Amino acid sequence: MIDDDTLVIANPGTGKTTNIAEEVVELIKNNIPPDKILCITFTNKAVEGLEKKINKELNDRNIKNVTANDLKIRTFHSFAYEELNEDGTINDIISYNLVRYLIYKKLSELKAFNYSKEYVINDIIPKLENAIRYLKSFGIKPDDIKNNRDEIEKLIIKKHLESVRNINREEEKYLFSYFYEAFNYYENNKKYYDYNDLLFEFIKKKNKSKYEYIFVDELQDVNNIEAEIASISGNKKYFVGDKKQSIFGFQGGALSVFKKLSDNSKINKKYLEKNYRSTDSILNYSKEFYLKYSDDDSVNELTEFSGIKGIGEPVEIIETDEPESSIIEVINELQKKYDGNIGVIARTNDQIDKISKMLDNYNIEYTSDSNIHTVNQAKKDIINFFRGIFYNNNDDTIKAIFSPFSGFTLREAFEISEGLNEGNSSLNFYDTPFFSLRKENFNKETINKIFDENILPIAASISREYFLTATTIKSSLREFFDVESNYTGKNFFDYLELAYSENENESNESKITLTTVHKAKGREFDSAIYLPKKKRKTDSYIDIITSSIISVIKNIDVDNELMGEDIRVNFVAFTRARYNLSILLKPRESDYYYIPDYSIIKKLSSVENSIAIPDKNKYDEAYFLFVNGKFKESKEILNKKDDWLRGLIYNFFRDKSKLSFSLISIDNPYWFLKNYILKLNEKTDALYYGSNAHDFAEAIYEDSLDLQTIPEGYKEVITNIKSVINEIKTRFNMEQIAAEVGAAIRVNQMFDDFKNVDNSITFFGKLDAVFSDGNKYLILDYKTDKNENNINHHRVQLLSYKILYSIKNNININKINTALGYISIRGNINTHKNDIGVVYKEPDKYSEKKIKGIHIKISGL
DNA sequence: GTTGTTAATCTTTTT
DNA sequence: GATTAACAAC
Repeated sequence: MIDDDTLVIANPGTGKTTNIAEEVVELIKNNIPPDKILCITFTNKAVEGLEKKINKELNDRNIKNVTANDLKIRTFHSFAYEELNEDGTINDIISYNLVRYLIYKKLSELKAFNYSKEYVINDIIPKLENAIRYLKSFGIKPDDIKNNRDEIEKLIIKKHLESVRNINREEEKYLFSYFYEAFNYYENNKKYYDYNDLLFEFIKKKNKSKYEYIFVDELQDVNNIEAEIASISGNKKYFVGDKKQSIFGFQGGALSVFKKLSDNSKINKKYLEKNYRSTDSILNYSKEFYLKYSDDDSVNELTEFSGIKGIGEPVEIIETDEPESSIIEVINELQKKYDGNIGVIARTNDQIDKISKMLDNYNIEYTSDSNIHTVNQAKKDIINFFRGIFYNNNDDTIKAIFSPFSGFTLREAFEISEGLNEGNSSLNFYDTPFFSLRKENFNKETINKIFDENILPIAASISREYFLTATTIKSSLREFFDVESNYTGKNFFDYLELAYSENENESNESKITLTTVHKAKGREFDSAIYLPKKKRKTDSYIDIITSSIISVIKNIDVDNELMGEDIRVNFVAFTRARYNLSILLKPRESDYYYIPDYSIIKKLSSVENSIAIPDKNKYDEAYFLFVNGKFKESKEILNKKDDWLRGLIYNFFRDKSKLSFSLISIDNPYWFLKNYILKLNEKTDALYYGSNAHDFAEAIYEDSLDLQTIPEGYKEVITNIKSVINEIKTRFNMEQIAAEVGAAIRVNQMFDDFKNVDNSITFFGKLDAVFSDGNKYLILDYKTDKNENNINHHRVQLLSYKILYSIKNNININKINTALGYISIRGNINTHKNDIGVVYKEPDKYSEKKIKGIHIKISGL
């Protein structure tokens, strides 16, 4: 029985849960009342697991009057929540959808970013949300940042100079202040507690229950606040953990708590070394790998890291150029030899996504721990559908009728969209159910009704995940309407765009499981196939802000604490395997993973290797286009590679003999199909901004610019255009002789090697401005890029214009120079600047190589 | 050391 | 489209 505080240092597969269960039952056997015992883990799944183990142990030891139900077995959060709920301190917890929404709302109000809205929503906001969550896990509040502002800023700039290249110092400073604003706004405007508040509120609470015994599992993931909760909630403490398995550092679960306890000599240490899970080959491999790369020199528990299953087969390092697509072959080989279950363990959800498509394609049954793809698809469909109902314009209508909820078949949808694109107003589909929804008013009730009557029934017919996503989105909207009592359409769609909902997984296990390392924790498989992925450096411009804040306020070096995490991630992945471990990687990575004596390197031959991943985008498109309620029929169409769609593509190219630079620079077929053939292209703000600016430039030349009619936000661009023009005039002593000149030449004239290109194909270009002094010429192309990063790409375009102008006007090409006129350099982060830049670099050999490459593609078409 | 260029790649997630 | 590693060039 436990007498002292104990720390159990346990290797993977050594029966941590069983150990806790045994100790708990031992207490009960010694007549400790069950309600004096508290067990804490991290996930609900782990709670369930521990309950099962304890019940089994009670049963084995013939204890009849107690079940796991009589004990307090909780997650940190559910424990805190129950205690706070009891005295009414708390009743609702904020969802992270709302967190993201509030951050986004503030930042868009501040116009903090010059990025596209899509990028802000998908990449920036989630990172900022993580950053806030991370800071809060250290107990940091906006005021702490405010009070240490100067010192933090100094540190940020220091770190910025060391590692950040994509934004400048000024932008970094602005970002820091935007970040503070967003954090502060979030804290002041959320109506509920978030998960971090929950833990801090618990600490503040006066009459806490105190248990005689407390058990804490996965100690290596416990952060400071959780450690404090454990310490005030129990007298005798029993901690179990393994620092080699600490892979949740990004949540604040740094190793410091574990280290502090293991250094504390007053705490009794126990070691669980004997592994019941894996063969010795796998164990030795994992051990040697860890010792080789980790700079952790106090891993005594690894000295006796042996198992009971015998030596087994060596770990297979399988080299292949396409790990995700080679998975089929590896699975086939494994299944020929062994009967057990297989865990495919990846590093990212994206890898899982690819693999699942691969398995789908080969009709191999599996369960997946990630359904991000379906979730995103469903979300997109729902947004498109609502936009089409509430925004009465062609672009939104077209996207909506292609969504599965509109009830139109693909063919119908295409015909309607063609009609709309041609501006045909006498169309006969306006009395269909979809269009009748437009009569409804935009409000909470209508939205719920549309969910119930139009979206959910069809979602249910598509798939379980799809349906679950739709219901999750519907219920998460409740919170939105609650907080935004004066909601608008824009608010509503912003919220939807930011919504994220991963669903609970199906519990039925098939023989093959797809999972990420993080989700695989605590699980085991007879055979594991691991697909590692190198971690990218994390000192991005957002990370240096969080690490500087923590460093100044808490004096903790986070970078240091997170060091070696990727070694631990690998270690966790390896130790999931019972009998076979295969590591599937690109040849250049195999040196890193090869451990002599315990592993062998295998190469997949290129022939067997050549199975292609079903084109992700093609699949997306098929899904997007064909799933509209008539699922079966749609699927058949897809399999047959529908003739009319083919015909459409054929006709597009047959008619398209006039090519423009932007048209031929496309190298993504899906994008091409969507935007150019089906004309479902998104018109982004940046596109409008750029084309308006070009119109103004033309008007300036023609002296027809009406300053009265210039929309908000274009004043600076116009000044900038004039400055660019002036710079060129003075520098070269030239006058502008043309603006927006459109011209076409036959592609076969462009280069000598193009003589054999079909002579009906022409290249069409529109030159923004041409200057001349009567002898020499200068072609200027205006750019509204936010920075000058894309010079080389633009130089390719300028070369094509140069050739075009030379041929068209019969001017020696050596007399023509080119320039890029950047008329709106604003950077990625809004610093309220809008600068100009003129680049006089002529196209070079690289430009020529590129442009020829593009044209070779065309002749292929 | 800084800046430029080009190709490769695009975290992890619980409550 | 954005970012970064890795190498090249000043």
